[in-house]
Amino acid sequence: MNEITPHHIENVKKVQQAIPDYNTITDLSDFFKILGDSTRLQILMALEHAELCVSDIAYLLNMTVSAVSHQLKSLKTAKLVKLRRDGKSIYYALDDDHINKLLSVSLEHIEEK
Amino acid sequence: MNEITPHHIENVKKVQQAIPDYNTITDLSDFFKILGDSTRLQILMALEHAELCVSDIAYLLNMTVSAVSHQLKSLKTAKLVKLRRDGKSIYYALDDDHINKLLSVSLEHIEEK
DNA sequence: TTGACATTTGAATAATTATTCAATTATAAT
DNA sequence: ATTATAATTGAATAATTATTCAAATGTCAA
Repeated sequence: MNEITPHHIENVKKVQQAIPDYNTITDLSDFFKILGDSTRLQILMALEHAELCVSDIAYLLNMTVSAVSHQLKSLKTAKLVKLRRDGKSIYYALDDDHINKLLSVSLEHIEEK
Repeated sequence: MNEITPHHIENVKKVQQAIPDYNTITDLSDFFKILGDSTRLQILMALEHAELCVSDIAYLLNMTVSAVSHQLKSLKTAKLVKLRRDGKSIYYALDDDHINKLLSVSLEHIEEK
């Protein structure tokens, strides 16, 4: 790492105390990382409209059941989806209310550009 | 790809026509991908509070100027930051108003968990 | 209890991407 | 013109991650 000298100490100090701590930013970027994949985002948007089993999602996205299952696991770990088993099938649904709001705010952002 | 048969055709059809088209979802996931990196997110949050030059950001994040510059380029391409040159320095600022709103909605999401 | 079905799992591969390093461009001062 | 400073660039490396493939788990029906 080359030695770095800031040119506007006042601004740096001001910003340093204004931004969230590193752990918060990390949590937030981890959250965006989850949304930053088209497969996972498609799954989330699908689940906004109906509870679906894994085979339905795989069919919808034209992907293997395995690939979908792996992504569902990420979404589960991130607490964005929940599941229930009924017989042989496992049904997934959104596990979060504000995710809807976030997705619509974000869509607006994209569309306004 | 193993042959996949959906189990709830009605749900699949309902969802198919309800979700945004693939290009829209791709644009949105590209957008989240940009936010899904702690370095870039730190830069954006810093720029919410002050215009900063590259050296300031590098100092703030304790990173090389080069690494920061590369990330600034991504943010520029994504139209999230703008820049102006003044003398030898280049100053970066947010190039988007709703990004603030999005970041605060998202922070709420994280904090409410 | 055997077989079929639905899904998960883990390891391997393929693809993507953040950071480093060295070289280059742009600006200003001497 | 030369030197110093500020930042960008491109190629290489390192690290992360999505998907595939084969095998395993759990459930139900015959």
